[in-house]
Amino acid sequence: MPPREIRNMDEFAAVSGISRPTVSKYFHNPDSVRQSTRARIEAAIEQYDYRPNIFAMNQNRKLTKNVGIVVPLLADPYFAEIARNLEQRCIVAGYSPTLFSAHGDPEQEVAVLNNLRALKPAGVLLAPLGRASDTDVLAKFCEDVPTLIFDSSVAELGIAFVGSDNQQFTAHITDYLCRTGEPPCFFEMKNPANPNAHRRRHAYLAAMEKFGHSPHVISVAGEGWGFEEIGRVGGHDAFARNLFPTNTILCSNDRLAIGLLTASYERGITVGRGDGSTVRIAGQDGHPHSRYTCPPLTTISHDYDAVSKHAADTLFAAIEGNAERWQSTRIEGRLILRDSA
Amino acid sequence: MPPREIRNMDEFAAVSGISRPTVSKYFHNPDSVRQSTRARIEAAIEQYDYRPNIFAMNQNRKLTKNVGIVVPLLADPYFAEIARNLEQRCIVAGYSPTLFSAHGDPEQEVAVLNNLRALKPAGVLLAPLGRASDTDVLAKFCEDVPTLIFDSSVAELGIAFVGSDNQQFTAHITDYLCRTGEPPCFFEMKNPANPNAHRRRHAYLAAMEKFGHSPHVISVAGEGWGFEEIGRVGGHDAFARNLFPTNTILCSNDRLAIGLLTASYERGITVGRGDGSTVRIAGQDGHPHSRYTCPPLTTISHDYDAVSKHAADTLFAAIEGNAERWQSTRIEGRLILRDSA
DNA sequence: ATAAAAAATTTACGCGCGTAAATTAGCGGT
DNA sequence: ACCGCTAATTTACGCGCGTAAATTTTTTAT
Repeated sequence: MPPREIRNMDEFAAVSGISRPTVSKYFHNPDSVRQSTRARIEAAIEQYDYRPNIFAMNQNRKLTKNVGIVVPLLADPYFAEIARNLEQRCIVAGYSPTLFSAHGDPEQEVAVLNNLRALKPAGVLLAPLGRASDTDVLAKFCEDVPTLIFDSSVAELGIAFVGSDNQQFTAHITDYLCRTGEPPCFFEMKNPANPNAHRRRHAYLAAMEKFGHSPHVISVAGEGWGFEEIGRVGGHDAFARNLFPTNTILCSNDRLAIGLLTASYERGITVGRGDGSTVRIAGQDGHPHSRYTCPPLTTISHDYDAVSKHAADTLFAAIEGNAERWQSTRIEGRLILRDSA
Repeated sequence: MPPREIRNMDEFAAVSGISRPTVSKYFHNPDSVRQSTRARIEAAIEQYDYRPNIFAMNQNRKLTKNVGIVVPLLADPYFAEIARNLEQRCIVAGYSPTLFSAHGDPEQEVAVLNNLRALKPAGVLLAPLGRASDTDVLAKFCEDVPTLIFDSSVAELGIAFVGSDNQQFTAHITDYLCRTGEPPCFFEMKNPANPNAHRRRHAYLAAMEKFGHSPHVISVAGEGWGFEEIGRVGGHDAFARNLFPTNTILCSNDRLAIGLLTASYERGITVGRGDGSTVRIAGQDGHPHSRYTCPPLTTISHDYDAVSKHAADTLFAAIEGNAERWQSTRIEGRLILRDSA
């Protein structure tokens, strides 16, 4: 039961017994007013349920509290999960996150960035499409808006990059596969959307060389972000043409592995590390779905929490003025052993 | 190379040779000005790359062009896909969509609705959490903001409901399963998050009765939105306790079916419609992932396009004043035959 | 207690645009 | 050429808040 409707900050200041500029200061940063004043304001907020008009607030403020979160494909649960994680961290830190997806389309990525500009964001957490991104547009955006790049690196753009250590990912799981059976071949897309794919291929080649095995890469055709279908179709083709030289297949990512599992099933090829199985298949990413494939997928998982925490903290530090030199941080993954390999 | 920086609508009106009120009118609705005027304005936009300040625009407008899209769980590709679909339709219709997820948490749903209020949206497309939603908060929100409820209905709230015809879904796939093998039992959550689950159970019971078979429902424990895990754990339990009376299992939804497939695999139970298989498993939803399970999942799919088109069109009509009486529209699904049943 | 420092208040202006009312210009039809 | 209508212009005010400068009050330190 609010005693009466508060229409604006003037009225709110009146009923709370504090001057409007001080109230304004409070909403900008609650710690910037005296403790007793803060208590009185917060009591009045509680009582009158007043919230300042965000449009009027942001109109004149040089720096808003808005933070944009941009991912290349929200329909991919991996990005949905990391976006959720980042969103929570923004809220906790007092920012207003807004979520955007490029839906796998470079033109939509450009459109998203343009719309984002209009929000005058204090900062942006951006996972670019990668190879398909318009680098010039990205670079110009990063000049204008404090932008932290995550997941997939594009040049040395923005205030920093935070992602996973793909070298370590692939080296680690390759090592595991070599120690527990035949050395793996490497299953990937010919023209991967994401630059991480190249790092993983190189890491595979290096790891195999280091262990004294001869590497073997199977690159399948396919464009876009329908990785499962690309893996399935490419897998059928590779099986049909007998392209896999060993019984162990390391996939460039989990979604490709999921498609390959489907192809294997459809061809009656049993997958697993047990004696009755024909091939071992492993993925990379720790995709939320990987637990539920048949067989459950052995993979190496991103440290979702660590990546998003570091990304968010770095952006907030930059926004608050503690800017450091551009830096790339890559966080190690954790091997998840399941039945597929 | 813009000849000079345009700072506001006054300056833009000056360089385009049109008065500011007319320019303002144009941005509100390009069709509301004369064709020749529109051409001059658009030429100037092209040349000077001017875009009005959205904060100033929305501050005084009684009705903004903002549309909120709220889903219960963005990490579920089903919701991600329908959200993407709705987003595109908003953009095409000239609205500015903003995406929100409750992340499966009723408190976050309330928080999202509160934040949404501050955006003064022209309308909202809301898929509620369902059973866990705070109905009072939803009702109050629907009173204040033109809200179209989709996916899962809660009372007769908002301007209309648009969703899938769960009766038809279940009747149709039950019919198919009865015609092609043993009549199915029904696998569901004991306390489903979503009211659609109840409709599906009832439709199953009705369909079985109609076909002259005795129905059998297996309700597994589990709270929250981790359906795959609930299906997997519940499946293990049901298999262990021999709770499935027939070799055909119709799951209340695809994610539950995915978990049940995993449980079947882990117990060495072969799934499929072929002779060598032990059980048939079918889902409901046409989940984006259902194509890639092993075996690929037979399911009945939402008509994503039709649902989102009808939802968006109904909301836009209501926003533009063509309000009709509250109405519930349920769209039929399409059976997708794959190998699991 | 007193001075210095910190916080709050008063006053006042501006942001970029929405919008209303009265006026003027442009258009087609006869 | 005239009338009637629609569209554009001029003028003017307001929205809700940010923010700066000058002043007063409160707190802290001595």
